[in-house]
Amino acid sequence: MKYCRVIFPVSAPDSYTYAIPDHLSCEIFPGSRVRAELGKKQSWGFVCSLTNEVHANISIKPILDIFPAYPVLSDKFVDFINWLASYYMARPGDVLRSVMPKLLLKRLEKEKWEFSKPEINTVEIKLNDELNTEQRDAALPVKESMQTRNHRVFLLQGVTGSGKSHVYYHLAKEALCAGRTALILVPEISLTPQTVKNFTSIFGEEVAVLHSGLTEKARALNWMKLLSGEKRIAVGVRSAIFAPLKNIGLIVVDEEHDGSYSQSEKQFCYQARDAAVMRGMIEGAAVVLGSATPSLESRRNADAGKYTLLKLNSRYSDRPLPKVHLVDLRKEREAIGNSLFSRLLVEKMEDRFSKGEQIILLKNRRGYAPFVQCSACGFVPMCSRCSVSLTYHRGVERLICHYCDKRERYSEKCTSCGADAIYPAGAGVERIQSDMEKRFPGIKLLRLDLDTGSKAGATAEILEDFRTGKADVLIGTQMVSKGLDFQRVTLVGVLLAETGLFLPDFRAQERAFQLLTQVSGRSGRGETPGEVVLQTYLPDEPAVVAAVAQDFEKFYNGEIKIRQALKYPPFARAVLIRFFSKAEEKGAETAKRFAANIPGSVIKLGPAPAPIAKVRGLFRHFILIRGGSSQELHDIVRKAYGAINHKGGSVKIQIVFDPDSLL
DNA sequence: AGCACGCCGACT
DNA sequence: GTCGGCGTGCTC
Repeated sequence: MKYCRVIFPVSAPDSYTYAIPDHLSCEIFPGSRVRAELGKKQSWGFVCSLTNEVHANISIKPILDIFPAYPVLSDKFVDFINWLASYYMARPGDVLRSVMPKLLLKRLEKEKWEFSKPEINTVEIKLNDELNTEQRDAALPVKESMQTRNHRVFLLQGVTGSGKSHVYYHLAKEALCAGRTALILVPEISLTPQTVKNFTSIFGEEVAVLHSGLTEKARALNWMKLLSGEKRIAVGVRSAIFAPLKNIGLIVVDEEHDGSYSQSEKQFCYQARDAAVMRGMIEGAAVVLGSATPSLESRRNADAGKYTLLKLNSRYSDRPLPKVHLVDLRKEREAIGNSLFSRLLVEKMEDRFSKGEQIILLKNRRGYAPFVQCSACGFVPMCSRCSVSLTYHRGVERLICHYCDKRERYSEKCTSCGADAIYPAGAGVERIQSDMEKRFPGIKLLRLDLDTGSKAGATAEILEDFRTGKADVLIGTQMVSKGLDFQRVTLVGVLLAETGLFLPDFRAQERAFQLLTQVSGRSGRGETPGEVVLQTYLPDEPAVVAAVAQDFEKFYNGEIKIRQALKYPPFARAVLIRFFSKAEEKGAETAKRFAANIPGSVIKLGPAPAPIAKVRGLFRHFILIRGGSSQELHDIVRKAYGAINHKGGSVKIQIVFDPDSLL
């Protein structure tokens, strides 16, 4: 008797074993779509493996039916789903529901729904530009890996403006010409419009763009077109790693260090960059991780010989990297009083205004003021559902919680003592904008942050307005630091370089360095060389020093020693276990019992209340475990989870392997 | 996710 | 006495 395991698109904790009836034995493979009884209900699911054995003590039901029509998943795609579920300890059904578009799942319920196999047309590839010597040298080993169908991972470490994207275009062309497909991951579509536009203009109808703004219908259609081979290139954000391409030759993860590749807010937590490496292995594809500021993990893997390091050291057309000036605000305070702008920054801004060149200002905080306070009694309004202060947003004249979006009226009257003494404290982007307006009347400003750019198309519109010169200055949060390529920007100002440096997270320095380096790279991408002004009270912080020197190696060599000494990634594997509960003690108690079942062979941080102890009325506790191998951590987590005999209920447990952030 | 089972409050 | 509230437990 033959059996198969079936994954159903429901949040059941496992896949289930069914007997394959004789008359279907030749038709059922991993990836087949089948119907069977689950509980009292008939459901359809996908076969994830075949087996000859079953555990004792369970009654086995038979497979009832098979759907030979599309969609049928490839065996490699099923391998990938199996790996995701097992590595990230997720429920297979949760993985399946993340992988397939919702509308498709819905339509598949109406069993008859079929998708006809389309005709494949050949599309003309319009790629005319040539790579420079350095780019060609970098592309060569990747092409070789594709030709020999030899899975390898490459770390393409190229300074900002070195033309990494051009390498991607040429590699994607190579993949297509070899009859294979290409999967391109980018951090955020709205912030990388140029890369996406170039892919579509070069490869036309071959490209499916996958992002969160798609309608469910478009998402389902794209998915089917990729599955059938009608489209052979997928360009998209994190979840595009699930694009059902077959015969993949190339996987690119652009800006591989970017935090948006990590999903840790849902039940199924994964890291798309790491998943890309595994998918490349399963598919026998070349994987290219690209960044000017690689994650310490990736760079360490390159140094250890696991990945191949490819470097691009010169900027496109030999343009120089911008010159970075450091301003020590401690010495500046006396001269500028309360101003947020140092003399050097003001001087350089005036110079750019007179020349008609553009400026980007970074202030990595939303709103006008991070908090407000009563000068009579000291009261600071907090969110009632989250343990954070409310941020003052002057545009909408509200106090807003950045964790749950709760909004309150703003007034100068203190709700605690009644005095008319509430004042905004600290500065966010809105404050920078309003101070700029006062300081430089008549200068045209644009602001890009979650508040101005979250509506559909709003980000693209702001960026387009800036590109076409409708403003002289673009003021923004980290949104202005990503992949933007504006030829006329010759000055970047960072108002407070140390923002984020003191978050209780071992990646704080790394993220600060990445942000400073990435935003600096927006300057001087055109013919005129660029400059950067970094303002800080802490000029000796390693991330700041290395960013001023524009020296990744310097930062890496310093930070990697600290990670090694403290046994943090990449010298250890980490898993974060988070506990959510309405009643604080219940979460604390569950976390404590969990921690008690973790052996002393690994390093344990916690259990402790999370740095932000309450969000949306739920208390958070966490344990961070570090150990030698992911296998070891899997075993430990599984045992501890089993030992506490956790019954859903009032405490939710979330397990995050290779967490990107501890917050 | 469904859909059961199960053990307490207001109805014919 | 029974209809039904949704807490918790299982699905091969």
